[in-house]
Amino acid sequence: MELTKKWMLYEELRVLVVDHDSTTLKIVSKMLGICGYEAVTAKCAIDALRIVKERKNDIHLILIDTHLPDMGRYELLEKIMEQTSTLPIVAMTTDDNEIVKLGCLFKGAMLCLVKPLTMKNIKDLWQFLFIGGREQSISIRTSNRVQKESTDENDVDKSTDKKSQKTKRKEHDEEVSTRQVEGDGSKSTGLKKPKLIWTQQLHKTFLQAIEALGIDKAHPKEILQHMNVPGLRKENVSSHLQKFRFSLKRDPDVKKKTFESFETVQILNHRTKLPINVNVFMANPQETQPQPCNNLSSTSINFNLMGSCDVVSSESCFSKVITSQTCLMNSTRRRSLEDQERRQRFECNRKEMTSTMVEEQGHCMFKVDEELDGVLDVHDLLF
DNA sequence: CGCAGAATAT
DNA sequence: TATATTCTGC
Repeated sequence: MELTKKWMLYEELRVLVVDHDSTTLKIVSKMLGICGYEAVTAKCAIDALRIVKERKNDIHLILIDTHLPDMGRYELLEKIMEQTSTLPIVAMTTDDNEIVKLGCLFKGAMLCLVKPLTMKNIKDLWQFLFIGGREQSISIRTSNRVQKESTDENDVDKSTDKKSQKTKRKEHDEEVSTRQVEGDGSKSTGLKKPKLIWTQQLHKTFLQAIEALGIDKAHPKEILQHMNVPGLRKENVSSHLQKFRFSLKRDPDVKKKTFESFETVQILNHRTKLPINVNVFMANPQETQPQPCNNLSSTSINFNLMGSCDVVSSESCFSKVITSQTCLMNSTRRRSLEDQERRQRFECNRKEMTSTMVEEQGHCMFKVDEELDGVLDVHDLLF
């Protein structure tokens, strides 16, 4: 009965869609319309904020893209949360990256959807409205923010000015009082922390942190700082570090696989005649799925030997690096003949080392049969 | 007190 | 087994 009532209340749903890309806006609006929702659109974060401010009681759900030109990744999310903590927010992101999704969740989004959105996604959106109106879910959201608070000290977030510090503190007070008012006694006071899953992506970030800090200097606090993952707590890192160290002890080869092959190689670009330094390191051999990684520059490319893939943002000239044989085979199998023909080969000085580069949609893939060493002689690289 | 790391619990 | 939590000593 309750449910029906709620649903009736929201029979005319108004959704604010924020995305810089007008095509996305158009498509999403249309889909919303088909589902019987009303769409309000904003092309940038500033507009979105204004609309939220003016019509916050008139809008029932906000759908925002994580990449807006006029604000940082989580900035709009944070600002909206400051204005209204009851309006449900659903984030949209282009890359299927767990860390980004987690980030959105910790910044207050109820869900992070991967674009392009499907009708199924849209159709189900009303549920968030309903969930958003419930106290329980509000407390879940605030509890997330408590976690964020505790780990954010090291956050290199640009929005850590004094003003937002103040706001954060205020929010924190509100949370405390909310909990007291709730007075749900023993059970709800213990905000259950969800068990953290160390995904390959997260583990890779962890390894990179250790690599950067040096294995002896890698202590939980520094690792956490270096990883810079929203919501990740020191205890998580400590626990994982302990396990990791045990595994090194049990099997010293892990260390070899993980670190020892790290080295810098130079790739020569024939067109520009300029060498490019490439950092080569081993990663978890089990990694076979492409893993997003968007902090690579054109002059320092992380190469994973033996297993994983790096997907570099499209702004970077190099988009994707795949080095594991399995990986390449997997992706090759899916590739059409035409694509096969677009393959370009290059060889390095070392005879035993032949690498293959595959281009697709601005992505480059590499397969490396042996460990890299020396100077690679690249003929037709596009960077 | 805060921290790292070991030990133990879930 | 993987991760969390508690314990211990610095």
